[in-house]
Amino acid sequence: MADLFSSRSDPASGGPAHSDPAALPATPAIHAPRPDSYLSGLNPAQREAVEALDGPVLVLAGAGTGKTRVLTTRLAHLLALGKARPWNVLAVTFTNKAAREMKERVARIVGPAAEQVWLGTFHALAARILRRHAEVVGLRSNFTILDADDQVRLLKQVLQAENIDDKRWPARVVMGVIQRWKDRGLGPEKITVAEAGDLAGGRLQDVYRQYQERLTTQNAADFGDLLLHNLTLFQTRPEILKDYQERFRYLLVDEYQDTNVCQYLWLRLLAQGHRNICCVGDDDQSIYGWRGAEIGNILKFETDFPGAKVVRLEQNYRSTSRILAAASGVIANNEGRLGKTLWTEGDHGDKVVVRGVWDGEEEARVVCDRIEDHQRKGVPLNQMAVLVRAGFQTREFEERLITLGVPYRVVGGARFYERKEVRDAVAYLRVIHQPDDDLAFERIVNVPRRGIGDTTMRAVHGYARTQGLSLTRSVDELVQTDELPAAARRNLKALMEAFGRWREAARTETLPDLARMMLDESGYTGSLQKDRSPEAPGRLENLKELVTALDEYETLGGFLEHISLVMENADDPAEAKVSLMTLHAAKGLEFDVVFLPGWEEGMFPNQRALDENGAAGLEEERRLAYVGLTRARKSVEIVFAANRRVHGLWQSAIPSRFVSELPGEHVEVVSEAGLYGATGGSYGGGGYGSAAQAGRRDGLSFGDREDDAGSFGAARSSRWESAGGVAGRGPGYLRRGGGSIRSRPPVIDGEGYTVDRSKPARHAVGDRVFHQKFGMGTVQAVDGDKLEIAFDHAGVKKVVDTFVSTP
DNA sequence: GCCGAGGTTTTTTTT
DNA sequence: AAACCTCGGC
Repeated sequence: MADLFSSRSDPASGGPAHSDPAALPATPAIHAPRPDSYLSGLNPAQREAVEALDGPVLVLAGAGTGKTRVLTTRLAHLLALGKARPWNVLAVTFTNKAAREMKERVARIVGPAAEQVWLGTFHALAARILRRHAEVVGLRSNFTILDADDQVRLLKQVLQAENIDDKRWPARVVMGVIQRWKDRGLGPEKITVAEAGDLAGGRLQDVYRQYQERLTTQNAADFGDLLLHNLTLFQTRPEILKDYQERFRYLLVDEYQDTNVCQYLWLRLLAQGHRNICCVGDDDQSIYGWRGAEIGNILKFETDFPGAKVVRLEQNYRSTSRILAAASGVIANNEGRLGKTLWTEGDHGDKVVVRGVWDGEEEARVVCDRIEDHQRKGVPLNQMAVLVRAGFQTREFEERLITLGVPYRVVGGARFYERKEVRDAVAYLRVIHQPDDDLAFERIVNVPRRGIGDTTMRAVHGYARTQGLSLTRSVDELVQTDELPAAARRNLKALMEAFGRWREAARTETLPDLARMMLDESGYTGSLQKDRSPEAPGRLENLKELVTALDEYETLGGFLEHISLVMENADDPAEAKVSLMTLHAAKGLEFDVVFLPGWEEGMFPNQRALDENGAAGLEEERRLAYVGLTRARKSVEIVFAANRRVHGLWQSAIPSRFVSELPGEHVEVVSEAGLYGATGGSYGGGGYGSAAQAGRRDGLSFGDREDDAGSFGAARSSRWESAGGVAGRGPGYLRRGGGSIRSRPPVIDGEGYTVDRSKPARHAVGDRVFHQKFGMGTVQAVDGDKLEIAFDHAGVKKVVDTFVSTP
């Protein structure tokens, strides 16, 4: 078997200081602080979670209850008591950030010994194990880890070869299917007919198998493979498994609610040795079902690990009691929870603000104004965040913040390593490091242009296929023959020789020197210098940055491992900037002030989540709302817009059902002065329901949300307010009192609408009119003050006459 | 083999 | 509205 104790000679173990502690001759020093020095600040539940070291433990940690503190203290406690050596502890997180934070905090208690703990993300740890035993699953230890883009490109090739209609079965969709199989721990051989069923005529199992074969030929693994190959490794080589089982005397798992089946199986195998596994999580924050996370893992923990001790952390140290009440009110609508009751000794704080606005632009304007208000009152910008459902929503906020000159950061946005020029450079490095990396080779074989076009590559592909070789190897052989035209042959030969030189340099030069040499000799730098396009200088800058970044790594393998597993933005969180990010990206973070825009049906809850996953999808969306609300320490503002442009078309929307789930007594509904008249306090007691009825009574049904942008916009007319329209969606619309009375769910049809026929119509059928938002149009029908207008570029809309003018 | 015009699709969330 | 892709002409 592979030697577990020889990672220092493992060619793949490069990178920043991760030598195997077991190989060290001496025990690293553990400061052994007295337990009361770090236990004293814990509350009883936290302390219980820290001190229950042996046997299975589930810590149900509500948002803001000191979860990270418990995890790190527990780990430190294990080491301080000498229950385990650092390398006998496996601590798993989901994000690199969480891993880093835990490592830092443990180090603060026990010193440098923290470095020796097996601490990292599932994927990083699985990769570390897999590199030591790669040959067991048919890989070599320098295998490449493919990113999402590479995966899809490779799969596309398989689908093309199989002649599968890429319109009906786009590579991205098929990739999703395969990934979900992998998430469940299913290799191609385990896909049953029932499973693959009618997917692409039952051919997906074959596609999956071929995809895996190509990965192996390329000496590559995708994200899912890291875990899946681990399972294969453990199942086929019990003695290797046994070694790890004995090694890991204590397991610590963060965010357990987000584990998928494959990760669960991995954990279970490893935990079978000493049976000391502690999982920390919050079922109410399970938001990754769409990528295979199995909330059932946390729900059935006690069955999986009999005799498990369950500790609940319910005292919240983060948010005001009103914020907690709001979050609890929303999440209480979910079924199948383990159930926790968050409480705080802190203040009530301000009510949660719910604000209705006209459209996305106003939403951005109002939120950014509020950001400036808070800033004037002394809240630092880095204590404010705008949390959105989907990435594209940040755009309008960015534009507005730029206009105002307010510094911001988009967390998880376009990442450095995803830029084209950086990916190109990385592809060169990948080919240098791992010649069989076909995807990387293909990417750069003709970048910059060197006269190796499709025709040539088709020939190379053909050869590679028939000989079962990688592209590089095929080229190596082909240039020795007369198969290719002289020019192509010459060009390929030159490229191969260059790679030979660079591989040599990789052994002898520093990484930055290697990169500089490679970028120069390949002509990449030259082509950018010649490039007169406006982006070119920035690209050269990015490449410089890449060269600088390389300085941090000892080996090429270490660097490549880093960029495939640790892709993240290097941005100083202490800088005074407002954060814009998705709700998913916000998990685990906290801010004084949180804005939650886009709370409209369809947007949030996201329509696709509802369509694809029904009730379960809705519950996950609701958990997302819970996550969003609980990020805030002091202040939350929820915003919904009546109209929004989607794919360039205007669409109207109604407030999210989650708005109606907020407990009324902790919520304040506000609107801009004069816009909805809400400031006048004329909340109709009838609330939403009666407004809808009023609309129907008038015989109007502006129900088609797809193209009816006018409905809520009519709120600007004063008549609307008195009819209890949007303003009526104030507290009356919200749940009252203790929450026993539930308001009606928002209806899609029969938007609340009133028509004023008391005034003479200002427009006639056939009039040409102008509308601020929709431009020019022709009046098709007139009903009191409501017009139906066929706009030249925005389709047919119903709008209120005060919104249009005669040009 | 290169480039532009025109058409199509996009936007859910990510290790 | 913008990014992406495909196809046809050079």
